Amino acid sequence: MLDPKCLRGDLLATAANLARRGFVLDVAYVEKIEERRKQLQIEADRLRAQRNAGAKAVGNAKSKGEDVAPLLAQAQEWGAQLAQAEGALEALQNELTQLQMGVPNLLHESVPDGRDEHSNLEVRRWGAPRQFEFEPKDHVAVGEPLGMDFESAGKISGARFVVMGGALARLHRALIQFMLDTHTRDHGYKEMYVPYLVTEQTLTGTGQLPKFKQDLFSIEGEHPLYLIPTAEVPVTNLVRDQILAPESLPLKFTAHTPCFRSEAGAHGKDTRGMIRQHQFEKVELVHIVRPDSSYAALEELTAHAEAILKALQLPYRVLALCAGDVGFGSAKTYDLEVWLPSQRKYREISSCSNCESFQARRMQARWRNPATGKPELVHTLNGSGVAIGRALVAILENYQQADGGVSVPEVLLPYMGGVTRLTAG
RNA sequence: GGAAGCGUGGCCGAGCGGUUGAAGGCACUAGUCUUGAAAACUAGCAACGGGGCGACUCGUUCGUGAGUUCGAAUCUCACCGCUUCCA
Repeated sequence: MLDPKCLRGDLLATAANLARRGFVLDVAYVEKIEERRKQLQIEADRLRAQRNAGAKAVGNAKSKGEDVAPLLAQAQEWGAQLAQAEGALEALQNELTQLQMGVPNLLHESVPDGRDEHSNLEVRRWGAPRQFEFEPKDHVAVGEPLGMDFESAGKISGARFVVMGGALARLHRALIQFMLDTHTRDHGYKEMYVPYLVTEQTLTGTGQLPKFKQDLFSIEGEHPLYLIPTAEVPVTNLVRDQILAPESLPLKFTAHTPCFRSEAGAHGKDTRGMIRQHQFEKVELVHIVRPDSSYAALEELTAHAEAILKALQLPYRVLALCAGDVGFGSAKTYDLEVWLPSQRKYREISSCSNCESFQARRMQARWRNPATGKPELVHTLNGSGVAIGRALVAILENYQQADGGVSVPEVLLPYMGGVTRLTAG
């Protein structure tokens, strides 16, 4: 959610920034509704002050033993007027809130122009794609003989799920362990275990609701709950409705969770294999920081995700997303893309975003600024550190051997119980 | 599954229909004292929204929502959370 002041004072500047994303802000409509809001609010406040004064007068008269009947009649009348004004204000406020909840974050000035992913800016590359002396297979062809089973998954749950067995399942788990250990041991993160089912309010705090309901799985019940699409949601909401002490910042959390996405609107995209699943694992990184250090934190967080790919010896590149490709709640995003030999392309494996105060405002997550003594909104950042399923895909493809086996990356060996190589059978 | 109790400011905790935004304490900030610090004493100290260039001013907020009332932290109902007891 934007600062409401952005929808008042410099409305044109706000609209111009949003236009870079391709978001059209109806300036005339906002001006009209804001003008009316102001009128109604002033009127309601005036009537309420009048009502309060009337009620107080009744109390005074009563304590003196005077006749209160005429005062009561007047107070009743004022109360009725107030109720009407409040009703009108509330209706308008709801309309305004609905509008505000649908407006994306303002972009940071360093975000490159562009309408879609074709305009993303490559910032750097690491590692050289391996030269194969044979035609590299894709991760499905490599994985299926090793225990990657889409047929069973289809029987149990339908499309976009996977079953894995044996050493392959272990490798998948090893990735989780390795990433959590690296981030907690080397990068100063606190490991968190969090719920996978969350409330509507929680998802509203991080910006998935109300606008992106179609991307979420929900469960029926007395109170509806949603399956998390990313650990960003429960972890970031840890600081909701909090006023944090300045010395407690920055907070750096990491969590491993499964993620659930309906992938509505992705029909026909990445239908083969594990690239795009309804359920996948991810190790997430979240920073809660002072506003003046959030861009330094974005670089730091991105470097932490990169460290995982470096340790796994997976070639990757870093992109600064262009204006049209930056997500709803983010002011600036770096994507990490890992090399997939079968596609001869880099594919997204991590997305690191600075949401500035966008989520903090929805969550009322604040810190007490010692300079002012006042509570101020924190900045929140999140990034995958990294996606487990896609890391597994990248390993199968990049570490495959001519005989169909896959060697285990060195840093994962401590987690593999003596398995150094995955082989069929 | 049944019964009782509790949710108040950054934290603890009083208040249980009328000038209470809310006693007291802790924490915090400033001052006095001190070479300095601590202690003691004195003072200040909630958040959010609106209006005004501004001094300032109006309003909202005592788990959440609805209701009763001229007026609700205080009464009623529902919901959420926590605690205790019984099966």
